[in-house]
Amino acid sequence: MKSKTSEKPLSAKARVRRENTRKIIIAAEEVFSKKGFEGATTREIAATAVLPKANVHYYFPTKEDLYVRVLEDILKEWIADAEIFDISSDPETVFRAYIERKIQHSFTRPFGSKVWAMEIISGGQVFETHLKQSLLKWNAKTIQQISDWIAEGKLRPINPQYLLYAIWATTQHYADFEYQIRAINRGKSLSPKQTNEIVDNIVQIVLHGVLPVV
Amino acid sequence: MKSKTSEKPLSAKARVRRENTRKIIIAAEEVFSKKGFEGATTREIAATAVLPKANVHYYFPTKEDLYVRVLEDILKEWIADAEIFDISSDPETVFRAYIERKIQHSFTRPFGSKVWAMEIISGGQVFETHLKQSLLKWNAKTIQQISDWIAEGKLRPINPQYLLYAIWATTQHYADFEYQIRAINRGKSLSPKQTNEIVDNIVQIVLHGVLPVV
DNA sequence: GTCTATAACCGGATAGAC
DNA sequence: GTCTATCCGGTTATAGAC
Repeated sequence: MKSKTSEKPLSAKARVRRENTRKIIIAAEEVFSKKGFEGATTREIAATAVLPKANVHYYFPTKEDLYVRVLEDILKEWIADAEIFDISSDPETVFRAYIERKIQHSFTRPFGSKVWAMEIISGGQVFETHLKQSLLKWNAKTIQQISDWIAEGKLRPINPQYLLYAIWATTQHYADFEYQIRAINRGKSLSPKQTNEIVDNIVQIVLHGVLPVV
Repeated sequence: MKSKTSEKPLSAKARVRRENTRKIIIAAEEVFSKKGFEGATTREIAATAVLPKANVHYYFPTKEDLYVRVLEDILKEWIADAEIFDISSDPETVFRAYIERKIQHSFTRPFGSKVWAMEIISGGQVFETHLKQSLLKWNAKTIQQISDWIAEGKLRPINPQYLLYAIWATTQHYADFEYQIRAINRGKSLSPKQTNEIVDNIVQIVLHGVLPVV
């Protein structure tokens, strides 16, 4: 029985293609995150991928093709981060797991979040044409889920959309503002211990707020 | 007695200089927010300011000089947003006022926040050399203030730094991710009514969280 | 599929007339 | 102080040998 993501029975050529494509996407994610779409050069992407520039253009005819591909990958990962919404129906469990995974992502793969942020900040034209529909669909489903919890009295009557923005903002902040955070943290990257504290802190604030129980 | 920000007794030449400088900075803020530092062109900045390109170079010799100036202005405004910390010592009052002002800023002057975000995302080299010290100084003072509140039992024992990040993240999200938010809001900008709801929502979450009182 | 060489273009910065 | 014309370096994309 073949696995759905069959990777094995490929010819040598197909394997090379697969590997190079992968290398280029990883490199592009890094370079786009540092320079934005306009500032990134195919020369630097190629150098980061350790490949001649012409080869990058061989796999991805234009810089924009590559950029779109990078963004699609990021959205796919973010939607996967939310699978707990389909597994549990206890808001405390779901929010904790979702926040945990998004924070993990912010630390293990910060470039992706940064590319996404830059794309949206700079007008989101690729978002508009290639990514909006997927996000809107996922968003509607999730908002519905949170609304149900409110109707069941499991949550205070907050606006689900703004809650979701708050979770995105607080978690992605640690990827996007990494350099500022590092500067404030005396120039050192956050330790694994701090990372765990951050998850607890965000969960604490989202679930209970900062005021003491009266 | 002369006012500290004396603007009146200027020669015609000096006034022109002042006005042009202002026009260029405003235009630059917009263009940098859409393209990032590398992607922005002096040509486009000049066009937005309705000035010949050479004039932009006359007032700001290099693109980086202009960029630094734009960023300095933004940080100045953000620090001003926090003046309530010096006025009140009631955390509920302070956080509400601070969140309110930062959100207002996100809607009335979204370009600035975007330029700052892009600068940090893309490595923060100008932040490092020109802005870090001011931010660190302000940050240390504010963290101390929040720590005092915790010691006095006015707040739960959360980490003040992560609380501050949460407030920055949730408020600036509405400036930085404006285009994504608009897409989710059926393509329409948020109304004044929604803006007020957002302030309430963030204050609610930060102060009390989302779980119902048991 | 790979890679060197190059075409075609564009951007920051400046010279120099007004 | 203003603005046109231009230089020079760098960018995307491709042609064409291997």
